[in-house]
Amino acid sequence: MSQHSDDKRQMSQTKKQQLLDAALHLFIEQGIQATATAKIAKTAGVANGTLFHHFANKQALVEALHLSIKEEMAQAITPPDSSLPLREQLIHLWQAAIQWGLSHPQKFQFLRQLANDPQYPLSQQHAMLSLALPLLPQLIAQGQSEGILADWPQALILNTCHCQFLSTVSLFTEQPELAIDPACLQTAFDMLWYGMARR
Amino acid sequence: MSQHSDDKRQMSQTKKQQLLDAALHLFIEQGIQATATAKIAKTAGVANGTLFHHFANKQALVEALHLSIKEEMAQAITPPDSSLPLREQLIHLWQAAIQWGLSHPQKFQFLRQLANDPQYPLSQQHAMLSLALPLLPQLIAQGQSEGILADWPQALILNTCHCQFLSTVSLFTEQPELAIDPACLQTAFDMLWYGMARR
Amino acid sequence: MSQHSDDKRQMSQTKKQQLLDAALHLFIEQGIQATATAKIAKTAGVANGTLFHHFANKQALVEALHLSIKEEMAQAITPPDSSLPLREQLIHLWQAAIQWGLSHPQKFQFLRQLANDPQYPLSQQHAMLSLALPLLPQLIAQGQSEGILADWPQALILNTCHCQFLSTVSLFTEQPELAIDPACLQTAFDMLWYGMARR
Amino acid sequence: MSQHSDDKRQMSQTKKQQLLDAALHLFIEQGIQATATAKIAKTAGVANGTLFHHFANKQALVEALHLSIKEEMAQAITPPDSSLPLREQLIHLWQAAIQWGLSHPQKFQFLRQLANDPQYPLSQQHAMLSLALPLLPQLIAQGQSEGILADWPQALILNTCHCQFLSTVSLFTEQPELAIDPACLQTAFDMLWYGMARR
DNA sequence: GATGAATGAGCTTTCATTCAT
DNA sequence: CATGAATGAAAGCTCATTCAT
Repeated sequence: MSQHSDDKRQMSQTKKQQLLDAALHLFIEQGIQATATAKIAKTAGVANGTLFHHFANKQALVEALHLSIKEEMAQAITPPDSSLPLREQLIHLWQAAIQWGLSHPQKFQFLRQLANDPQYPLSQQHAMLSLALPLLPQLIAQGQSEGILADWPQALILNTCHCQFLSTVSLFTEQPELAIDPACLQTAFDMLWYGMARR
Repeated sequence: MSQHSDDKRQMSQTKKQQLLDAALHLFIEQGIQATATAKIAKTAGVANGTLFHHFANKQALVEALHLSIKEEMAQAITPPDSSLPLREQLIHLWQAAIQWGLSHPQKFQFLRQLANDPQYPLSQQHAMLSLALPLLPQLIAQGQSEGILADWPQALILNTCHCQFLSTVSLFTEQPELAIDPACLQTAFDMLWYGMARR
Repeated sequence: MSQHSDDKRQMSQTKKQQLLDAALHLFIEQGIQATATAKIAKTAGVANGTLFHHFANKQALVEALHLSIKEEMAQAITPPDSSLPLREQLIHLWQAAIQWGLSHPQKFQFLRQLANDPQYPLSQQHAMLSLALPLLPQLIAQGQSEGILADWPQALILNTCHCQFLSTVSLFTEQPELAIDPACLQTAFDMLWYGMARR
Repeated sequence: MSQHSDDKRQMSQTKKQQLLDAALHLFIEQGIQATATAKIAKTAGVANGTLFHHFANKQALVEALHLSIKEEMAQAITPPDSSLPLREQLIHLWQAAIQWGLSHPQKFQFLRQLANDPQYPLSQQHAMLSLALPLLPQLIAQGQSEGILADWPQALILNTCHCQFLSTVSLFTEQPELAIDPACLQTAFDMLWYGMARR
């Protein structure tokens, strides 16, 4: 009986998940707007109406996908050992974030796509990084007060971190031969670090 | 008679330009896909069919707009005095590019939007910068051979330049109080420079 | 055990009644066609499929509701004392019918709605009144043969009675200050009576 | 040239009119809600999208139809000669209104259908009569002040007029043999007149 | 060139109904 | 009896594009 119940729940979860999977696939392939809900349902192998049984509308599906990916990313990036030097803590975050991006190229690109959606407020773009790395602003403030990091406006520094992160993952995803080389990954971090370190 | 002819030609050019202007406006406001051609025509104050007299289809309109903006940007960024030191030449380019972006926020954002369009190949994103700044790769190569810049893969460096450019203009457009401060603009360049300068 | 069985039967009757109640509520609020079965079930606090356990389909639910209301109305209108003068008998029916309509505004409006449904034959409209007041045609015929009522076609007179009944209840429901005044109720009857009485 | 221009205008008016005609036909046959826009377009012999070129949405089509019929009815009912006695003036209005209803049974029934639509405020029902017969309230007030009509609330009298009008046209439309007899038409008016005349 | 009515494929969403549990 | 996930036909509506004028 619990078996049955489990099967049922799993079945419905399966269809919902199939829909999310299909949506992710199609969204990054042709864009969110350009992807018809009917195509998502068809790709997921469910009926047209099933999509709207699980999600109130297309927008809700997008948001559910967004949320699930953000949570997955946040869980994948473990907080660094706070006893380490600042630079090491940042390297930990950097590598974890890059690693997640490289391991989940589609999910990463979906986040990137949403971040550039003109219908979202531009300032929300940082949310992507901030949600995944709530520690980052604190570490930067700490670095500045300790005299390790240059005393520039936080917004400027965060902006650069965010942008360097996005572009690095994109580049490495597109040119995997660079990603294989650990030195290259380190270099990308160094460009960021030396850019914001006090001289 | 030639008067008439002139009026006519000017009229048609006017309508074409009105269409481009309206399209730019609407594209950055609601996205390219989400903007109906009928709405562009209406905003431009011309008839529905007129749009398709001047542009074969919607895609052609997008491309014409893209081209015109790229050309305008390229013209606005004058080449630096090649006798200046490398750093000064880069500062010149940087400031000219940023300035153009801040002076034409809508056109800049349209380029940014296209660069993130999933239907375009990802690698084409660099085209934006490269077309506007054909000099940049040369200067970087020169800086590396002179030992001024770190010896990292060109792709990595260009990628960083591109991304720092995009995000800086976006940030300054959104928070104009930062853009007013020249030190801030300089700081943004410094983050880039110290990131890639040989230590 | 019989206890359980009773509970069960009562439960199912409860749910069936909840469905009828919810349907009545929603039907008069938004119309029959515009009311989704899912909404009825939700309002009734039962599962989607439960509705189709108790009623073969939506149409059957509508008809069950129709029938139950017609029966309730017929029971509420007691036959007049046949020894009274004709006018008094008619007043009795008139007041009982109006009273029922005012006391059950939702049920009354549902009947009114169905009576105007184009998918029902128009002539069926009289059915509402005739079913509730099977006595009316007899009384009218009697009045005519006694020379109290004008000698007009029955159809015309019945039609007028029906329509005056519907519109009076609607008016009084909408403007309750009129319904409070017993003279007003009497006036409405008088307009009907003097309209058809022999002069 | 004016020929061409006329053709064009007439053509587009034709399609718009075809849509209105088809809509009227289908609305009274199966109800407004139950009539699909696609069916209207098909019946009118135009493409699906053409309907939405002429009317913003289905509701707008309904309202346009409503308006055009109300105007047509208002124009058909000429005001009576004000020098005639009150009763004659009312007879004039009565006959004109009934006549229009009998000559345009579909249009009449559409008005009747809208008047009973639960989504419209109930009090708006009188609007049908009032718009067509703006003179009626004045004449009734005049009749009351002259002591010809009984001194009952206007709402009650108007309500009765409205209802008698609707039911008479409906009955005569359904049983044309009654409508042929002018005495019958007169009788229907008499029922109304003697109902509200002062005794 | 310019117009705008017309098109019809395609979109998102709704909904009565079914059925395995 | 009761559930609610699943279905797919059909709804209202949008939109890029065409074409006669």
